[in-house]
Amino acid sequence: MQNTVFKALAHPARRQILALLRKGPRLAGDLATEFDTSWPTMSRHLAVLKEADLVTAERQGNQILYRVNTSVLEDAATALLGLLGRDNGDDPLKEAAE
Amino acid sequence: MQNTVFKALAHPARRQILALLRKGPRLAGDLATEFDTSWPTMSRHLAVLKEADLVTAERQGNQILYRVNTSVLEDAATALLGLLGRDNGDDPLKEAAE
DNA sequence: ACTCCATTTAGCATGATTGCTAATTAGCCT
DNA sequence: AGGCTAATTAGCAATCATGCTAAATGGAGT
Repeated sequence: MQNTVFKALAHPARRQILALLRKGPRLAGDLATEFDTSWPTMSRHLAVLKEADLVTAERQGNQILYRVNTSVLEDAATALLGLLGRDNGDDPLKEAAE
Repeated sequence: MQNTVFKALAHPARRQILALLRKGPRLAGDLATEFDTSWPTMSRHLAVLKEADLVTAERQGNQILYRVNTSVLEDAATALLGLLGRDNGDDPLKEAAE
């Protein structure tokens, strides 16, 4: 859903997580150490991002590897561009199949 | 501030307002009738958008004309694209001078 | 000044979000 | 099984967001 995506993007920590993930997949714990919030807090941010399908999680034995889901991020960017009147051939804010 | 922008975009009604405004400036009251929220609620959404500098308001005698501030919306879209690794020569999430 | 219209601000109730600590689950290893 | 590490879920307090109704403001016209 478009809305969960924008809501997920509304928190600076979550945008920062995506910025880190942009450079490559990362383990959850690895991310946690980069921010000075508590681990559970990081875990929740990741859950929100996952819920919005902005990231995917993959178990690697003991730990969990997160990576960006670029296509969803792309859709969000496209929606914003649509709001600009820049024509991309699509109705702005239209729900895309998921 | 980048953050206010994304927070403003987090509400569907506000994105919808921008979608309407994309097609041209509109009077506040005109917008209010398009949505079935109360007028004060619409007014608040507009205030949030204005606070984020996503729209500008201009008095026209009795009424108030709103229009999109495309450059801010553009910056937001660019920030998202930056998160994608699409290189646009800028650091993602960097604060732009305002 | 008074009235009317357009819009905003105040104030309040409700619900969502954030972020913490403590407790739990999941997998690996001996 | 027991113990270790990694990560999540539960539960709670505090803050923020939403949306309403009622009251206030701003401008125009009489």
